[in-house]
Amino acid sequence: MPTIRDVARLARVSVPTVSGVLNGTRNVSKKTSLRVRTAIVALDYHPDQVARSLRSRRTQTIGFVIPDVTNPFFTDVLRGVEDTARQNGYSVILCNSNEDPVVERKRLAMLYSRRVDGVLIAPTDFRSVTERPLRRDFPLVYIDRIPPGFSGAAVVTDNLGAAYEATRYLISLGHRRLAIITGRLNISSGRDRLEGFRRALQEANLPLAEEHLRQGDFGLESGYLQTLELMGLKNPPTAIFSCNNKMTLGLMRALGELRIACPEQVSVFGFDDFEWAANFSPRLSTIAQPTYELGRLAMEMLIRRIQNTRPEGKDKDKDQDKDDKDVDQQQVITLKNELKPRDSTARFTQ
Amino acid sequence: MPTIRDVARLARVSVPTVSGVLNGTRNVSKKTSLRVRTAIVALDYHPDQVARSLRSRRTQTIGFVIPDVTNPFFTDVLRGVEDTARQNGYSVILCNSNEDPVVERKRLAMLYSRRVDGVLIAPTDFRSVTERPLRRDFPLVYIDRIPPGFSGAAVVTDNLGAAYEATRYLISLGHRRLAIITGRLNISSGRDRLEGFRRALQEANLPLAEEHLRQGDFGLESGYLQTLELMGLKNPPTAIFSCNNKMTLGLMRALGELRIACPEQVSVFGFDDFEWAANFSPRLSTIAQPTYELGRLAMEMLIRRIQNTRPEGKDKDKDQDKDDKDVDQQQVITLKNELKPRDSTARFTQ
DNA sequence: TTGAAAGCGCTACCAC
DNA sequence: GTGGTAGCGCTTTCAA
Repeated sequence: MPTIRDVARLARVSVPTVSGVLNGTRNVSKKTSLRVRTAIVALDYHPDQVARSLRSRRTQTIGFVIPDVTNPFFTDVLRGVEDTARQNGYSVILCNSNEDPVVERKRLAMLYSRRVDGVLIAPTDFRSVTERPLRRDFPLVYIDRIPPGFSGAAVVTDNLGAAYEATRYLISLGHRRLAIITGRLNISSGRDRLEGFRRALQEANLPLAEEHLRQGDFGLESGYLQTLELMGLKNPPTAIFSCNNKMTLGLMRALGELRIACPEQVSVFGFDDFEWAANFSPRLSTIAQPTYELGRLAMEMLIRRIQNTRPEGKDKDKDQDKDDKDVDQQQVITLKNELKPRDSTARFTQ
Repeated sequence: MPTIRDVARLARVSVPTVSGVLNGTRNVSKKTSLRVRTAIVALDYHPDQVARSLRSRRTQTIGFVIPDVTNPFFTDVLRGVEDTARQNGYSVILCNSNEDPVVERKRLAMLYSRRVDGVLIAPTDFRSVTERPLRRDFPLVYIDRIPPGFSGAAVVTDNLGAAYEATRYLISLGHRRLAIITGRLNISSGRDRLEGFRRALQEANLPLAEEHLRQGDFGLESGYLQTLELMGLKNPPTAIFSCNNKMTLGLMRALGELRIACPEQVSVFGFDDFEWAANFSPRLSTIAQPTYELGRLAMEMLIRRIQNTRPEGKDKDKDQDKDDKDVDQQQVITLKNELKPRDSTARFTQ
């Protein structure tokens, strides 16, 4: 495995000169530059990123912590993150927290040990992230979910608004008995979606029966079980709003097993869109989040924050970074969602 | 950011002693050890993996190169890879090749520069991988797909056998006019699935009409377009075998648009199982690959290969590693697939 | 049981 | 323009 010294030797120049050629960080004569390049090719030399990172205090690596790799929402976001990272010379270390705060904390500690330049996170729990040492140690951008009373960098979508619109849509179809299967209520996306639903009901002067408010956890199983209970009620709802893709899947399975026709007997509106939602029957009515954009914007914001944080030199006064002109510091970007009413919702006729 | 020296200073010991305590690689008296541990906690010290990697020639990182992060097949595999990697102290850098050989080569070069300990790859192209310098530079385990005439480390599934069985199943239902939408035929999975289909037909003395052999590329669009053509034929097939999940999705979309009922008018058997396949109507008949296992076994094989490759010291005779007792060196593990006949296939009645 | 010193491959800061 | 030298944070001899 050739090193920079081998290249220097072969090109009969000094090591710093080779480094200069590699990084374009030094004035080098045409002739020398050519000799160096030739040597690089001849030896098939590839600079050691590890050594480079140690020296420069930059790993060109970011961590991306998500609760579930198998959820298409997150993999779509991941694609946006990965593409944008690559384009800017960053690699992505993927961490699956499995919706477990303990695992999440471990992953963050590991990312810290690896000296990643920054972290993108869809958190499961806010203690993981507000506690030391994680808060100070690298630029962090929240994605998809934010802590209550949050002020910091984040990219999310308008969960409340989209849930509100979808619910209004159901109401406009004539539905009066609406049920919701919520997500986890300890994170913003779960809470906001419930809140949007509530508001639309309130505005229409519709009651939300206790029994029609079912708490799920974003997992398939919870959607399945809650639907079973919901449809077993004496007064089953005529429309169900499901707060994420996996739960919608469980919901549809339950409906299938109960032989309840959708949308004839019950309408379904689900948060999250995905390839199959539009290609199977019934074609699902969904809220499409701009997943790729979410990933792209979050990554761009993270890169900006990384660039505004000089790699820790000899630390002088602590917190000297406070006055960074980093506009992103306190920025929360909220993206619009798109309603995709399709065939799983129908007009309610008594 | 505290370093090992800060810890040493605070604990009033030498740097190597701290290192010894951290790695359990040195006999240290109880008392000193305790002092060191206390200092570590007090300073909230986290060893710098970058420096450690530079010194030890191990990054505890592997690269995972896949053609499509949004394909649930690969993300399910990814979960197996990630879990197993973590359990063994490895991190995963994810690389999306987008089925593009050029991108793939770039990613491999980058992984090399980052000095990953090894690579797992579902290749799009075999030149990427057989050419220098990639072949020699890190342990490589193929996953899901192997080059023609391959001898090396790989974990794949029995594509040929599963396609054969699925086709026989369709035949047993009375179908005589079967069509196939193949995957990319320059990789083993695509080829083997076609071959299995062919064999079953041959054995049953059924012809494969030229027009019923449609070449797809594993993408949704190709499944969609080929189905459109297929069902527009004068003699449309009564059963279609689709060679992966995305194409099956396109297939179902085409059927929906053409208002062709499945399974009443045409039976569909698809390669790859996924959550939604069993939860929507029609519940899809699929071939379920052991995705998690695939990832787990491949990662385990890679770890074994990494451990049998001493980190390049001063290279003496080249190829001295040849005599490694690495049984995996030439090993190809083939996992069984499972047929899941469901509701998208029905008996053919004239 | 412990410490001093060397060095992994690179970049940055000097001189010239 | 170019080269010498120091040093990033750690592990690994080698002595004591």
